[in-house]
Amino acid sequence: MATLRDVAIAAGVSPATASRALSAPDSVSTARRHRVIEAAERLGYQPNRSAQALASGQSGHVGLVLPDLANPSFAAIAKGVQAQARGSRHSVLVADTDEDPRAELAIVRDLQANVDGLVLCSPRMPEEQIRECAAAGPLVLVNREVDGLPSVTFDSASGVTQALQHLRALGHRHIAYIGGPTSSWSDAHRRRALGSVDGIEVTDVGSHRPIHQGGVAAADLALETGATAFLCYNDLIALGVMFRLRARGVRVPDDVSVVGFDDIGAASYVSPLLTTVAIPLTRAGHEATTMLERLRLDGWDGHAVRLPVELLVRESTRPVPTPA
Amino acid sequence: MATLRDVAIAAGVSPATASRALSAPDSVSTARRHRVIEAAERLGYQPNRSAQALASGQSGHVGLVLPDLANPSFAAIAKGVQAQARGSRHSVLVADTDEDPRAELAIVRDLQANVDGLVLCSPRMPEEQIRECAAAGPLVLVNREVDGLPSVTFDSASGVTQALQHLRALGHRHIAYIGGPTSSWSDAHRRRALGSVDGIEVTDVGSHRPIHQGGVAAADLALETGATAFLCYNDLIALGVMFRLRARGVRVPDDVSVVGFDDIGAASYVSPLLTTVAIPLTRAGHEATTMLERLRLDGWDGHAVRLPVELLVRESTRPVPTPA
DNA sequence: GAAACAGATGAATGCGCTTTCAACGCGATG
DNA sequence: CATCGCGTTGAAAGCGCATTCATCTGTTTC
Repeated sequence: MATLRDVAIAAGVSPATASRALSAPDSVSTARRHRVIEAAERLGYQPNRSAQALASGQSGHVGLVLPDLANPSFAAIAKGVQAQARGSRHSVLVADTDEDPRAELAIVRDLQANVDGLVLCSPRMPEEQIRECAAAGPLVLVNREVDGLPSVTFDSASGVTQALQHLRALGHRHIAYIGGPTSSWSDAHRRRALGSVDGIEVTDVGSHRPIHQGGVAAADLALETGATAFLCYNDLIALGVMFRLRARGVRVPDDVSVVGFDDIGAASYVSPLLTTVAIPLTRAGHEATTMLERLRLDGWDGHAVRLPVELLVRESTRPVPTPA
Repeated sequence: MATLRDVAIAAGVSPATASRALSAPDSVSTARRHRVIEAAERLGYQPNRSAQALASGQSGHVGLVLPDLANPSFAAIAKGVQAQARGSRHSVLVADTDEDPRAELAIVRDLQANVDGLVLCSPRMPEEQIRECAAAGPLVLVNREVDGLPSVTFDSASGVTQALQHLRALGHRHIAYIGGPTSSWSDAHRRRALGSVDGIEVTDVGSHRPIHQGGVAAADLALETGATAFLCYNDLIALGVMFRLRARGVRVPDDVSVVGFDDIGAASYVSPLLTTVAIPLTRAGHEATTMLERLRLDGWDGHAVRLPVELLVRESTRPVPTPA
């Protein structure tokens, strides 16, 4: 493997000049720069990132911590981070915490010691711990807000309001909210908006695991409330709910309407197509990474980014059935 | 940030001993080892990976290259790689090529220069280029086989056979195969098994994009063949097919049966539940990473891993309708 | 024409760690 | 009792690069 020294010798310059020619082209005369670049290509030179990192104090890596790579929502965020990081010549070190909050802190610490910045997607880590991490290095939160820390979140309160208004316009007056994990920031955030629309009563059906199975379990509870429409913490739950409703012979949307959150791919594969609040996850990955870079260069400007969400009305909601 | 030197001083030993106490505990006396470990914890010491990498020649990173992080199949592989890598104290550097074959080579090269090994998931990179990459460093292929290179693949030929036999047992005699990208290794591999079951005629409906939309487009073509069952390259396509069939008033499985490949989550969210060939993607990630480690230590034993697949019979297949 | 200067260059230093290598102390061996 | 050998230790070298600093060249200014 060719080193910078080899390139320098081949180009007939000193290692210092070779280094500059490749990383600060303007500070080298045109002729030498070309010689160096040509030599580098000829030798197939690939810079040793570890050496660069050690010498410059910049690892060239961005860390990404998330609960579950296989969850389509987090995967979408990862994709966004990845794309944006490559744009700024950074690689992404990804760590899946496997929904294990205990391992999380150790993972974050280890990662943080070896990256230029961290994108942290941890719905459940205690605020205090997050603050601790933020003190240890540049950090941007995704889908979670902590006072005084940079974050990219979604205006899901508005999403809840949009969904509620949509349902009210369809004549629904009693709605069941099928929540996600209590410890999750975004669930708390959404719950707060539950009372934002007049003329609608919302019954809270409690906390459920944010996966298909969680929805299956929640469906019966929601049905018991007598609500004519169900608002779900996320699409996976909504899909689980619809699955169970079908099994019980309850028709969607004829008998009850269902609204999800996230707009994962499957929402447009199922029948009926799921009405859901679309969340720009990939864009959040972009924004977070961009923010991280600014953070490192200029420090934080105190602004948190809150991305707009949009209700996508599809087939799983319709006017409340008129009593026979 | 505390360095190893700080720890050594705090423990009253030389840096060399401190280093050994932490990375080769057996070569240090018990008493000193404890002193070092205690000091390291007290100071919150985190090793600098770049320095370790530079000094030891081992980056501690595993590279993972895949076409699309947001694709649930690849995400599952990523999860497997990630979990296994953590087990062997490695971090994962992930690169999403965004289905862009041109960028791919550059990405792989850059990554390969800075990791201990690479898991490459590239259905379409030309064999010749793959060989080139393999020469540049430890490399394990996933879902793709190249002569003389270590790989983890799936026995999808058996999957095709299982599906075909299942369908024949149900009375189907004419089946349409809705293929994936021609350039994809696994599509070629599956196509080869299409003739493996006697008494069944298979019509090839051509290549389609391995996403929902691809299936939507393919459905009409498949219908035109008059086949009573459709075997699809993957679940996304199968879901797209079912979506389009429903729109055209064709009932699944009453009028036609549909079989997918992969068993992505959505396959068990939709109705009818999709009969599909389950592929152990996460396990493939595990295996590939394990293999990579052995590869680095002992060299390649010449064996490629081929993981078994399993037909999951659910609701989208049923006996061929008897003509009225 | 001399002095001041800006730009380009190379020698040398050090980032934090691992890993030789030589030195040391100890019990075992002859 | 001298010798060997093993287990433990520290000094020192060096991994590949960025970067500082002094040097040198060629240009501008008075």
